[in-house]
Amino acid sequence: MRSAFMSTSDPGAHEWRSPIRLVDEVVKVLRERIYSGALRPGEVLRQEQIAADFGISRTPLREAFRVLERDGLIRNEPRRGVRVASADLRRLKDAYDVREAIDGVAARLAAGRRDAAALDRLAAVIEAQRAALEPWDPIAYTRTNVEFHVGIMEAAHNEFLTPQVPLVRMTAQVFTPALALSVERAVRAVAEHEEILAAMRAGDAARAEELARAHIRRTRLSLDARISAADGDGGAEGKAAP
Amino acid sequence: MRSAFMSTSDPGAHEWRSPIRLVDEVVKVLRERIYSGALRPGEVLRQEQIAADFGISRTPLREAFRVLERDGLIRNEPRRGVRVASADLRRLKDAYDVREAIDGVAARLAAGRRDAAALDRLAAVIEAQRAALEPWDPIAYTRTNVEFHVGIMEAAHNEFLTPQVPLVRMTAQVFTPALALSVERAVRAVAEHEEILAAMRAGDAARAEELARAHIRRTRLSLDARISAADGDGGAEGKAAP
DNA sequence: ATCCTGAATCCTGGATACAAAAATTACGAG
DNA sequence: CTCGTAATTTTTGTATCCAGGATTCAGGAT
Repeated sequence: MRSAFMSTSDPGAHEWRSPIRLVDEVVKVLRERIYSGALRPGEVLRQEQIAADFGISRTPLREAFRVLERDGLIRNEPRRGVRVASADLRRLKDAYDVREAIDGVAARLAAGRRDAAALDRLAAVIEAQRAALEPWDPIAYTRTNVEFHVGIMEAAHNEFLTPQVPLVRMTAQVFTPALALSVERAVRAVAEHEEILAAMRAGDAARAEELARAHIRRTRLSLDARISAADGDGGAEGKAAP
Repeated sequence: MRSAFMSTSDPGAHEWRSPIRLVDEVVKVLRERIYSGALRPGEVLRQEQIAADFGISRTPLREAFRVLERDGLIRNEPRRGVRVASADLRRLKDAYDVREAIDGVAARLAAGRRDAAALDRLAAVIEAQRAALEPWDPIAYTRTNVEFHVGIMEAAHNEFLTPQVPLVRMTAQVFTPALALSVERAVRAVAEHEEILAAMRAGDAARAEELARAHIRRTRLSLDARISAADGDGGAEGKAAP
């Protein structure tokens, strides 16, 4: 990291450029900030301010905005600027509908690939996840949950699947923690994860796909229940988990 | 200087007020040029030259490049520039694997929505497609085929599905015409389209999904057959249809 | 003729300054 | 308090400029 980049102020530091593109770095950092809730849904992102924070010019930042825009992580209102995408009920349902398909095909392909190393890593993730259940640790659970689902997509080794990771992370890291995260559901979810992994290990592609789809479907149902339970409080204004 | 965008030179037209962002226009035009084959796979896109062609500066063009890059339509080689993505065998299989899931969920959701107007439009598309069969017109067939599949995605009314349109158009408009387009397959495909539409009309979501998936699967099989038949001629170098 | 090497040139990635247009805010009159 | 206008921001796009990696090409050396 040649330029100061992460530090909020580094005046006069004209070091030489990094070997990689700034766009990619900026996209990465902004994505994480959105996932983590550091940038909250609806928050306005001002070019000058963010560029100054990162110690870069507006040129690569604006390119980063276009990428995030296409990710669906930010929304651009023409001539008014960019703000972090917020999640209403409709958006939430839409996201889970697509995720059911995405996670399904990922599991199917991963089962077909039989990438032993990747599957071993998934087993380790489940182990860590189980540990997050006993003294209930929602933060650790959410982190490992994301790792599991992203891990499946990586195990699928499909270059048209990786661009979907932002969708998966948005739902698994922002939507789900805020709305559908209960110990009961988590316990059930880990069991489902194990079934999915078992199917992938066995190379049973069809079963892996159906289990993965059912898993997302059940997460969504749990979310639906939460929403109707908390009915009237303004609905699903996407707030990140603390 | 709000130049007239599409014309390669239009001096004196300095009263052009663009209500929308140039990025979006540029992305749209470049996408079409890639789909149509006007920009051929592997072709290098030079910033200065394209900006000059469009009569715009490099700034919005570079933003457009980032969007197309995330679409998977162009590839960026650091410090070397961008070139139109070309399709090898691996990429092709990957694309169809994901499309099976995408088209499946689109059909399922469209069946659930029961958007009569959209379904009527699909019926009209099938009609036009049937007309393209009798005196066999590959160009018209490909066009209507794209319209059908994109139409289903629009009928699904899911905002996480629309970003997948570039993938669908890439396969349906570039890969398939070049590799899997035969009259026999087209006749069969139109029949399958009708079955899918019927299932959506009946609101049978599960059946619509399965039919749509089977349809993509069969298209892919036809493609596999073509590839192995033409084995040794260099494989699947993505050439657009004439 | 072919291969290697170093210089000239091209091009990307990034920074900066500037202008136009729209949106937001401030402010003052009624 | 409300309305309308002016001042200020902010986005969007243009025009330049620069550093340094990538390409090309000329001129030997083999």
